[in-house]
Amino acid sequence: MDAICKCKNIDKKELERTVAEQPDAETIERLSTFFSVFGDGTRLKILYYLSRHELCVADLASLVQMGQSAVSHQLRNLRLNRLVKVRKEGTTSYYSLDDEHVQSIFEVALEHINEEQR
Amino acid sequence: MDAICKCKNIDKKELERTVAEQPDAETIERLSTFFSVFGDGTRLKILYYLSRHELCVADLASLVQMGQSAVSHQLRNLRLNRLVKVRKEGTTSYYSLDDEHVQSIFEVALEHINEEQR
DNA sequence: TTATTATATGAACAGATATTCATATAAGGA
DNA sequence: TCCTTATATGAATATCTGTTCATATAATAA
Repeated sequence: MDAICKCKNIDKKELERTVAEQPDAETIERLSTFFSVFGDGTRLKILYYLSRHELCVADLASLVQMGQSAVSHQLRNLRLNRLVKVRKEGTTSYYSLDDEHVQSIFEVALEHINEEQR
Repeated sequence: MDAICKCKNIDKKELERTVAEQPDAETIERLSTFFSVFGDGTRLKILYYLSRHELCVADLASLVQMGQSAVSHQLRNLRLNRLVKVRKEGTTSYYSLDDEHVQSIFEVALEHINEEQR
């Protein structure tokens, strides 16, 4: 890379280190996918409820006030992204959180938006 | 609310408390918007570079390998969401992070995706 | 078996989003 | 003044995403 840094007020050595240490493409891809999962109100609500109780699909649908199909699709999304897990009992599926980081993520984000009104 | 909890294996009192304490619509809205900002590779890269240096638009464009216009649009997005701030000097705009939480957010998310390959 | 209940999923559709292109603005130099 | 450079932004476009609808699956009850 050569076209870097036309604005010369930063240390070239340091910038090179920054480029060398940049997260690789796969990491960026996974990070953006991960955050996208939290970037939807319906999924956030689902995650909130699941952070409190293990719940079946019908109850989640009633809690977030969405159709069963919509919730089912979103649970699939959350499952594929390893944020929730299922336990089947007869015909009903019980979902719960599958990640210890969800809580931390919520907390930092809440901190951020609460400090926003300065 | 009444249609709640057809699956009766959870404590009704506790569920009512969960509903009572649920984040309000505005909080959900702000949270999902906040996370959406992180849900894009280009913006993640920009945030990474800005976490290391204050940089002008042209340099950012060269670093993330995108057109000036695309980067400018994304910086606008980040600015409106209060994650970056600008400092103007003549015709050039220097951008830097405007949020102490960005680093924490990155860290928790990286922890998550790194533990993913079990 | 037939009916019912709980959930999952493909297809269609609408709305959102990222990038590009063209152009505008605005500062500084010739 | 005119030209160049750095950035910003509106419009157009292509892609992605969330919800709905219809239907499939699978367990259980009658």
